[in-house]
Amino acid sequence: MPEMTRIQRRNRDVILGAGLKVFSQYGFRGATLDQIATEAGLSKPNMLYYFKSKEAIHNALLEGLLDTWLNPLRALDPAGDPLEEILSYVHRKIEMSRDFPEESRLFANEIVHGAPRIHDALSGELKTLVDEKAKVISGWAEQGLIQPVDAHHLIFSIWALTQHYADFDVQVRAVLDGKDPYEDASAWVDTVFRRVLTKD
Amino acid sequence: MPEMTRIQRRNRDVILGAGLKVFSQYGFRGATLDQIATEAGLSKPNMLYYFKSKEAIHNALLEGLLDTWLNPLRALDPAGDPLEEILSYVHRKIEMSRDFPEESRLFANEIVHGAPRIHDALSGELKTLVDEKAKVISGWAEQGLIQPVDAHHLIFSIWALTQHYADFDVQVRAVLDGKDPYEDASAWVDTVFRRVLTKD
DNA sequence: TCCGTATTTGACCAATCGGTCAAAGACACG
DNA sequence: CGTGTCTTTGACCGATTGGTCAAATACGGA
Repeated sequence: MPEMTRIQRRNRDVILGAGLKVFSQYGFRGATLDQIATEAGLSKPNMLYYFKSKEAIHNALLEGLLDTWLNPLRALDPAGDPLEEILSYVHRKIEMSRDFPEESRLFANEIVHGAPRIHDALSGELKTLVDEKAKVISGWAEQGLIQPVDAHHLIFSIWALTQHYADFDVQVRAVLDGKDPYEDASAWVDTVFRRVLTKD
Repeated sequence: MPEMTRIQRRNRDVILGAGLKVFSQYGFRGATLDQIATEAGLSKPNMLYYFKSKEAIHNALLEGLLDTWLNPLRALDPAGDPLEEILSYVHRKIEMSRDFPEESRLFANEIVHGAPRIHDALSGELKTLVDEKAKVISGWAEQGLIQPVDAHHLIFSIWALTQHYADFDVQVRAVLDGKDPYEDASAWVDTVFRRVLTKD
C-alpha cells in the first residue's frame, strides 16, 4: 500500500500510537477496541476502517517492533574494538528502554505469554542474528581480546539487564522511591559489563 | 479461616494451581473463569463457591507469591561471607526460575501491567527489605570485602538476570534451539557476579 | 438410619466484547 | 456547481464474559 492520502497516513499513525499505549499497558486480550479508539480520538467503526481487526493493529505494531529492537545488535561491528562494541550495544539498549518503554513492554508481554504471534520470527530471524553475533563475540574471547564468556548468555544478560528497567519500571521506581533510575542504571550496566569482559 | 474440611483444602489448592497455570499464561484479563474451572476439573459455579470472584483467585495467588519470592533475599545473612552470601542468593533465584517459572511469569505480568494489585506491597514491604539488604551490601563494599557496587542496582541485576530465564523462556529456548538453558545459565550468572564482585 | 450442613450443578442473566452495515458527511476535481 | 470517491458514524448483532440462584446431591455425626 504505497498509495496513501495524508488522512490515511495520519490516522494510521494515530491508531498505532494509541494501540501501542493500550496494548503495552493491558496486553492483547486486556485491551479493548473502544479503549484504543478513545485514545486515538476516533470512533470505533472509523478505526476499523483503517485496520480491519484488533489483531491487525497488534500485528502492525509487532511487525515493525522486532526489527527496530534488533537494530542495535545488528550494528555490533566485528571489525570494531570488542569492549567498545559490546558496551555501545549495552548503552544503545538502555537508551531504548528509557526512550521507548512502551515498545519494550509490548514485546515483553508477547514473550511472557508464549510469543504466539512472533514465535517464527524468534526461531528464525532472531536466532540467526544472535548466532551470528555470538560467533563474533566468541571469536573475540578466543583471541583473548575479552575475558572468556558464554556468548549467548552474555547477550541474554544484556537484554535482561537493560530491558528490566523498562519492563519492571514500576517496581524499580517503587524501590527507588520514584527517583529516575536511568542515570545510575546507565553507569551501573557499564560497570557490570566492563568487569565481566575485562581483567584489569 | 483456620477451619477447613479436606474437600475445601483440596479444592482450594486445585483451583489455585489451575489459576496459576492459566493466569501466568494469559494474564488476568486474558484468563477466563471457564478456562480455570476446566483446568481445575470443576464446574464454574462450584469454583465460585470456593473463591467468590476471579479477582479473589488472583489475589490469593499474588498474596502468597510476593512473600515466597522475597524469601531468598531475606536469607541473605549480614554475618556471612559477602561473596558467598550474594552468590547463594543468585543461585536460589535461578533455581526458583527453573522450578517455578509460572510463578515468575505471574509476577512479571503483574509488574509489566503496572502492578495495579500489589503496588502498595512494592513500595512498602518490598522496598523496606531491599533497602535493608542494600545497606548490608553497601557496608561490605565500604569495608572492601567486595568491589564497589551500587547495591540497589546490583539487586535489580540479580532479579533481571535470573528471572529472565523464566519470563522470557520461549525466547531463550528459541535462540538455543530448544536446549535446556539452566545448566549453562547457572554457571554463567555465577561467573558474572563473581567478576562483578571480586577483583583478582 | 436420619437430618442438618456442605458441596455441586444446570440454567440463566446483564454487561461487555469485537465486529458489521447502511447511510450520512467531507473532500477532490472537472 | 456537480459528482464520484473517501471518510465518518450511530445503531445494531452475535458471542463471550463474570457472576447468580434455586434446586439437587453428597457427607458426616447422632
